[in-house]
Amino acid sequence: MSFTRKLLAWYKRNGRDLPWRDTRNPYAILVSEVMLQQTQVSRVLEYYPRFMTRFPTIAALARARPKAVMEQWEGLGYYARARNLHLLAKRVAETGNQIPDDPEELRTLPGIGRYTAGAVACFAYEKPVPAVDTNVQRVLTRAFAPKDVWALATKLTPRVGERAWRFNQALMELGALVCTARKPKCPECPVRSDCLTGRSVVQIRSRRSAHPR
DNA sequence: TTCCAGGAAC
DNA sequence: GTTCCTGGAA
Repeated sequence: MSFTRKLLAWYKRNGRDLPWRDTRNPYAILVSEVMLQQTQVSRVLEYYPRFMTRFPTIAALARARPKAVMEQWEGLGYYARARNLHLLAKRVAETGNQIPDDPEELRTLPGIGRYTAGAVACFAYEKPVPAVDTNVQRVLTRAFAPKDVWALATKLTPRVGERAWRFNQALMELGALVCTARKPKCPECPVRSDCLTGRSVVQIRSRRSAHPR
């Protein structure tokens, strides 16, 4: 079985039910992706529903006062994200409230970098484009040690949008739940047999001393 | 108590 | 390459 098939089979059983995985609303996806930048899922779950209730549409966000937006963001950190999101909403509101579906266009918007552009294009519009965040970067680097992670991700991304959506979600989920930064759970990894790191005989556990204390 | 994880802007 | 923030791991 291929890497992708194993990954998708694993995701089907182990993927978490998250509010932004139930929707293709571009605004909802956008808000979740910006919140998820540098921020754990558990943390975002405390803010995302409230934010969406307070600002249900991009037009509502565009109309809001900066103070009201910052209040909703209070405690999430990296406040430039909130300022950029608000700015983005105002800019999009001027052009008919349409969030672009093209990664190149998305990247011209404030606070949208390479990753978030790919994520919105794929998760909202089911475009077959890669979305390499730190999780995906780590998974692909450990598995295949590529020279260029984005190039590899482009090759691996399924051509059918709906499948690309699941592939990208699954790669990130694997990075979040199994191929973690500190202690990867290789024994429970669905793609261990395809992975350079997972296949290596000696598993590097820790670089700490063998005799703490 | 320190250290680390995590995208975009500069 | 550094800065921006916070929670949680070590």
